[in-house]
Amino acid sequence: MPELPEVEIVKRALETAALGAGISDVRLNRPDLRFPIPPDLPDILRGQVISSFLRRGKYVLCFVESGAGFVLHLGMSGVVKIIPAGEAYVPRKHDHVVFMMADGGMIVFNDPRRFGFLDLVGVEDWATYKSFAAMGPEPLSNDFNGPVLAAALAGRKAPIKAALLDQKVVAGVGNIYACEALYMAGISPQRAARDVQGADAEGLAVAVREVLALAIESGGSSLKDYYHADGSLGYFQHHFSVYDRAGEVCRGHGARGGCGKVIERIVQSGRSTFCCSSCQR
DNA sequence: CTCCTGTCCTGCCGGC
DNA sequence: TGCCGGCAGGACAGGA
Repeated sequence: MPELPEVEIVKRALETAALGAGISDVRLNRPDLRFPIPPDLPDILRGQVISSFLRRGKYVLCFVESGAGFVLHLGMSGVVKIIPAGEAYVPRKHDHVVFMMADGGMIVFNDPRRFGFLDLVGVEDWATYKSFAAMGPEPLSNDFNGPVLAAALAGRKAPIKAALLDQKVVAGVGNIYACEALYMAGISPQRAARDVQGADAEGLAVAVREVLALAIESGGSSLKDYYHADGSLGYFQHHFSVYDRAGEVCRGHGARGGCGKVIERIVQSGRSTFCCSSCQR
């Protein structure tokens, strides 16, 4: 369930560990992920030096000095493990792609559920790649604010929760942070998206930014099988206000105290939504 | 266009 | 104890 914050943490860890590093080889142990990995990916990256990393929505991009590069999506169970030079590599089940670095280190992509994928994309044309062509604004950039969000929601009859999950509305928000942001903003997940306008849209935009920024600050978060891209084991059990807290007490957020009622779980378009029907209207 | 549902995949967990 | 069904969910295809 890596969403924007987790992907940002992975990107930062990769930057620290591998920016300027040489790729000596790429092993495709299992190329049939969500989409097949291009068979010529190892040939294109072999011998190249990594010149930049980028995050867009829930995707990490990596470019090399030739101008080639690749995009990585972690799906819902994808993990990047960085193994420093000199440290032993203990292969794990689902280590689908292994980057052999020139200094002897390794970068491993492990993804049990194989919802993730890697694809080739160049530094000059990544923005027109199919995943990004219609992608909405980066929530933590200046391109995202109340009026921008309001415009994206205008005319949409679908519930606001569903709209937030639409990557064309805003990039990088998944099920967890959609629930959290709506709670923080005090907006019911069941309201029609088109009715979230003006001050409501402003408040929701602020909440989206805040919930994502807080999660990045605390090192990314996820419920299960996520471990830090720097190789350290363990996952970051974030302190969620509503997500996965069905039946527990509403304890509020920040200045807004909890109402003492019980957090509910409802299902919207086949996905769990967690909310407080008293605090969210 | 928007909306909604089904699909992919594996590991985990609850129930019997 | 072991099996089995249900669930988790991001992105996308396809139908309404």
